[in-house]
Amino acid sequence: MADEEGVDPPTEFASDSSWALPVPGGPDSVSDTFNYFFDWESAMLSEFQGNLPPDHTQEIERFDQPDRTETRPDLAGTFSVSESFAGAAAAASCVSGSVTSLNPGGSTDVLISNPSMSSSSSEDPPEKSTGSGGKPSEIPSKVKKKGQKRIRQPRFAFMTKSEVDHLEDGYRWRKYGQKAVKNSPFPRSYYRCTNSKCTVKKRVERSSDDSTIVITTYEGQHCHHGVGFPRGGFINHEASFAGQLVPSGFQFHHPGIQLHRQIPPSITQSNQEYVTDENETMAK
DNA sequence: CGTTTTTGACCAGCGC
DNA sequence: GCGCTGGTCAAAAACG
Repeated sequence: MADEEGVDPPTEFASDSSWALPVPGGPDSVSDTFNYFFDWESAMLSEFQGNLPPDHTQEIERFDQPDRTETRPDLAGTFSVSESFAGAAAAASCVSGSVTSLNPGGSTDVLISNPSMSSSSSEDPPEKSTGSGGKPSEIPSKVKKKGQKRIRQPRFAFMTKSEVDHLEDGYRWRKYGQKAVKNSPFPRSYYRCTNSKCTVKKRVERSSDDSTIVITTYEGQHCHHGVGFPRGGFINHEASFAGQLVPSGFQFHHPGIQLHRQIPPSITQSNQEYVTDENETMAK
């Protein structure tokens, strides 16, 4: 990938043709008004559009391509300031099953973008093959056979304005790698859920444009519930929201955050297959 | 002593 | 085909 990653979009995303993140400082860059962005794939956008009430005011942008960013006020959703993160969280959860919390007490902006949730649609459990292969996607060993394509799980990325890199999200993560990112002075950290049966991963990096912005990317679905938070907890709306979107025991706890809007069910469809016994987990 | 982080190396994918 | 970059592994170090 080399050059194609422009200066603006996080390299990581540029590498994935299907998605990219909003650029801080862009059209409606992070401000004290808590903007957030959804980046769906076309199909998703359509559905989304069809499901959103008209009274939404926030902007939603898609960043399929760095130079193709377009504002879609028509797709905007109504998350108020305090909800923004929850929205991001819940949205994130719907795809990947987890979300990152913000720096406590500090002001935080959240920008979310949805990567490949639909294209890989169905990435069911990790063992799906790419088609020709046949090997589990999550082969932990580096002995991946040649020609075996890495299977991407649904991913969800969002940006938070925070001074803290690793934000609390109710799950325990183990860092398994760190890499310098091209065009960015900040390294990217790779985390994996400590639950041995859970294949969820997350990447954390800072925006090269705005060091105060942390870009968090989740990949995969938790197959368990989080460790819980010492304080705070679900707010009904969040719970229902997350519960609806997150088939896999996602939990989001963030004091003071409320969620008023739900992401259209259509968005969760691609994940329905995940809905199994984990529902009961959510019920807890 | 068990768990997590650090870090260099390796491998795969992609663009040129 | 080559080179670059991202992603992951795994041994060693650090930490609690």
